[in-house]
Amino acid sequence: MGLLERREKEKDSRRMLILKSARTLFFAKGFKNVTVDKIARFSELGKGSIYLYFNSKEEIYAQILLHDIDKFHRQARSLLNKKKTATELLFEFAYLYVDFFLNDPELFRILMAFMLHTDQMNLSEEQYKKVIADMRRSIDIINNIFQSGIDSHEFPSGIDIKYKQFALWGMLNGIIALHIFSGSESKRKEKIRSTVKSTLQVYINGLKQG
Amino acid sequence: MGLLERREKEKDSRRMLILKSARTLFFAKGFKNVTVDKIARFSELGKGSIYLYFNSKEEIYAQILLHDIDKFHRQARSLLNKKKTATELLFEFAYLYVDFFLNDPELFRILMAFMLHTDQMNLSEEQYKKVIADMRRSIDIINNIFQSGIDSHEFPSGIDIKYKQFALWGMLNGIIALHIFSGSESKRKEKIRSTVKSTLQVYINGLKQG
DNA sequence: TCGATATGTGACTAGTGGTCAGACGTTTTG
DNA sequence: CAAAACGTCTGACCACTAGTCACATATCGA
Repeated sequence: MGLLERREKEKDSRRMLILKSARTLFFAKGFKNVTVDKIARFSELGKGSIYLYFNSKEEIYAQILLHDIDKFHRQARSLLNKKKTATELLFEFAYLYVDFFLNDPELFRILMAFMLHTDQMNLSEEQYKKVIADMRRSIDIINNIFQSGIDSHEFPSGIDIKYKQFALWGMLNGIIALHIFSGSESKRKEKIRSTVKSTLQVYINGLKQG
Repeated sequence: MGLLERREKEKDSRRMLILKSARTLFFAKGFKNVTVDKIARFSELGKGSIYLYFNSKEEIYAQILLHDIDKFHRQARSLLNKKKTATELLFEFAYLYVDFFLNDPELFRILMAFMLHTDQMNLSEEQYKKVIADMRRSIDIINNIFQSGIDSHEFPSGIDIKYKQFALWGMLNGIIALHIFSGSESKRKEKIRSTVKSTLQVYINGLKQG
């Protein structure tokens, strides 16, 4: 059935077109200041058509997050191939993460909106679970790094990896939020790197102590 | 002029009444699901009256945050009077902070909404600065604790307090967000305490190492 | 060619934040 | 005491927007 297949592909490319338009608009003006009608016009579609591909404005927002988490995950995975110490890998992961999610603050806003407002965002249970699963998958990379550090006796074997990975992830999110809050746009990237470096260094020193 | 004074007081008590109503509703249903009209009805006022005391729905939201930050600050200040080591004080501050802002997740949502959406929240410059200043004031308590730790040689003198206090605050926020995201309502409080304990312990160990 | 199916549309509905002309009550003034 | 001035309150009203749906158009199989 080549036809159905082509249809699927076309449908998918429409979806991607809408997502791309929405992304541009959201990142330029923020969620509240973008109307579904604007997304439609920008995609050269009627408003009704948007709702053929998505069930709500919020769903579009969430889908952007899903798409980007996937992109991040691929980049983060590739870190593991590098021949580096676990400490170095943790730093690289941390830098990658903060750069990725701070690169455009709106992306981080979506992540936070999702984390904090899950119950109020009209998403299907399915979609909700998918975001969680995808996010977990990326956080698990921290887990892998920790484990390799233990295997190589870089970290003491007693540490409770499961907790530590989430704590570290939380730390990174907190630092990003902090810099969006207080940092001026221009110097943000350098400043956050130095905060991450200093914080992570202290944390890892503490970890190594056991 | 006893009359003007009484008027001022009455006006202020109306403001507080509205804030209290709004708080109840926001905390029960979340920002998006509460209408200004509902706040008005709950306060036994007409909708127009709300706008005599506040300029926008968002301003009400922000004022709740301001009110609670103040409450937190008073509690946190009183910690400093205790005769404890800096390490102990850091733990107490951290517990107080996460308990306070997680006690009702909506409060943390307001904080985050404010941190992340400042540009999109129609607040006056004045109000915005007030929130920053008030928040800073509370974070400075961490600074005081660090300083006392250095003075008592509990921490090495070389550490860069300014950075560390913000990093620590960011960490706490990240951990709260993490638990709102993934924790089930019931066990949240115990779980977050143990995460905070473990994370902070590691961090402080690292700090002490210099 | 014709019917069926998939895709697209924008006028319309329902609901919301915010405004404002006028009502009402209280104080001041002549 | 009358009435003007002031402060407070109000809900009908406006502007805007997420989401719907009856209808239009395009594509395809028979």
